Amino acid sequence: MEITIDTHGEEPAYKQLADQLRAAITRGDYAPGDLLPSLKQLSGAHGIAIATVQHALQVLKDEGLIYGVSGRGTFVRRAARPPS
Amino acid sequence: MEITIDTHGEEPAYKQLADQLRAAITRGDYAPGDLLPSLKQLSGAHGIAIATVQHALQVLKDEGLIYGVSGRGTFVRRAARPPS
DNA sequence: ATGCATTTGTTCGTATGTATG
DNA sequence: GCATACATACGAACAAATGCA
Repeated sequence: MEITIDTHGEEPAYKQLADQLRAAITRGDYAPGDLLPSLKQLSGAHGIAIATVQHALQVLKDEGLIYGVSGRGTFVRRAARPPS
Repeated sequence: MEITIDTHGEEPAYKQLADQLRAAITRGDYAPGDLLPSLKQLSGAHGIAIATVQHALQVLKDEGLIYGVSGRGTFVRRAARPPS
């Protein structure tokens, strides 16, 4: 599935990205332990600033879905999809 | 009481500001419903960037201590000091 | 009511520090 | 040492909401 950011939409870009990344993780597009695209990749791929990407990722970090590791990247938590 | 930010300290500026504002609110320096100093005031008063002030305020918003209103300012929540 | 000033919200660009490999 | 990547910080800009004249 694809992540698309509508810069002219009503929802802020960071929220769109956070929502879509959350959906992708929940769907299993990114499995627990998986490495997410880098800030630079997300930034370049969707035409939004690194700070905005970081804002989106910060939301998911606060939710406990992902975590960042300096020098390595951003990963999906093992507890991202607790057994329903 | 005074808020002082040590730019050369080990703790990041946004965390220092968040901690000290949280303490001030908990202490009652800012009562529930009170208006906090504006971003510009906090920025100028402590010699830190507006973005850094917002980062600090975002922490307290996430904690549910304060909330912002466009065009008016940032307020202390009524539930800021739930009865222990 | 129209406009202006203030303030928050959001976004972008950039730079530096730190940690990893 | 070097490349990659996150964390922090600064500066700047525009939009939207609010209040007031």
